[in-house]
Amino acid sequence: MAQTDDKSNRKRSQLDKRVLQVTDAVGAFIEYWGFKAVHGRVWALLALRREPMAQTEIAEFLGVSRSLISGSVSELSSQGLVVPVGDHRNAPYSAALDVWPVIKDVLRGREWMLLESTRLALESAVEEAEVAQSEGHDVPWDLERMRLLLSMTELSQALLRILFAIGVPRSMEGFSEWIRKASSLITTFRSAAGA
Amino acid sequence: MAQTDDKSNRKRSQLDKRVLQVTDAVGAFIEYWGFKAVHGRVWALLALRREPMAQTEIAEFLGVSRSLISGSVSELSSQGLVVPVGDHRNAPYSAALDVWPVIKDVLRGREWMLLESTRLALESAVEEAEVAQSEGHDVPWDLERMRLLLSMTELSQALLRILFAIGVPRSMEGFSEWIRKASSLITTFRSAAGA
DNA sequence: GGGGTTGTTCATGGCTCCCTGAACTTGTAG
DNA sequence: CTACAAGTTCAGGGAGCCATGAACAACCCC
Repeated sequence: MAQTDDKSNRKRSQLDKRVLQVTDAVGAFIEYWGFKAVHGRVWALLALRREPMAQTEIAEFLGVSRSLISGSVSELSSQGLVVPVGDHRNAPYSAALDVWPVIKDVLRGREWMLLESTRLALESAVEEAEVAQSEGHDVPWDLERMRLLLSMTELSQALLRILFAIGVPRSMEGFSEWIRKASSLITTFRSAAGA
Repeated sequence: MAQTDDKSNRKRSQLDKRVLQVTDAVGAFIEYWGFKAVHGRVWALLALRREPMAQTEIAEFLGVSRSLISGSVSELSSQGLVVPVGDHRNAPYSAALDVWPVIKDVLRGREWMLLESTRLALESAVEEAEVAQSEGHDVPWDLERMRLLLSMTELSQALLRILFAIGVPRSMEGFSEWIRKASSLITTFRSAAGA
């Protein structure tokens, strides 16, 4: 019995290591998108779990302090990426798998703002440069290039707007069909655009 | 004459301020994509200039040290985002406006690797979990969700692969047509996918 | 109601990274 | 050839951020 328990434990810890590799990979991925790595690790861990987990459990599994998990979970919870299961105070948490709305919000919130501020600055600069040039000043700026950058910014905003309008399948069943259609349409697009 | 010179100078510095706002905006945008802000500022400045600029000139305009510009320019140059004009040693630099190849390289280099490591980790974890479960162990992991995440990773890789295949117009003339076609195709796609 | 557990808050330490200024090398003009 | 300007390199200062653990509050079970 001791042997099988031992074997079972070893097997479990082996599995745990694999899962930890997953959480780390997701964490690294998420970190590159401007979030904190621990957010990705917590989310991935909860996403793979059959049952919701308490904060202490999460902290022990990931090998970090409870205080770190506390902050991370509250932030993730406010974004709707994890949800408490049960209505009592110390309810364990489970992951929300529908991440597309959150991604959309993030893109809308920060990418859009960055593009918009660029666009506004470019617009002002173009106007100012046009005035200066019409007054006969020798401006060292290339008006054509300024307008090119402005167009590129507007193009990016247009693409972002389109992206916001795109829906993704809620369940897994639609994914392969979704990607198949996307592929064929992109192919069509490529030949149509002549790129 | 002193008056007109004064007026001219004020007008120029006003224009310079506008341009600085543009470079800062581009810098902030670029920074959010994991690059250094100063890279975006240098590139934007050179992109708007009619004539190529020497490093000292760039540093003075942006209000930073020459040493910072030296490193930034050499990195940008190695990526082909700025190019020296002339073959002598201290040649001034101009910006390359065709940034899409660089973006593609970046996405290929890092986003792909992050996705691939996630995929591999998930694959291993799924296999391990399947073995453990088939041996009758009570694994706390949800195999279905693991496979879901695996599919999501593969979907992302597929989309990324498609993105690599997309070309963008080299000149400005094609942009509006390009975005028009993209819009209509996405619309088609939305109704086809039933999102 | 008290011990133990879980979750939260906050000041601290440590780490990373960016920018700078000084020293140095290279190039150029008189 | 010499003096100056442009570019490069590098150690160090400084800012920002992340994770920790200790202290505190809330809760549960006996």
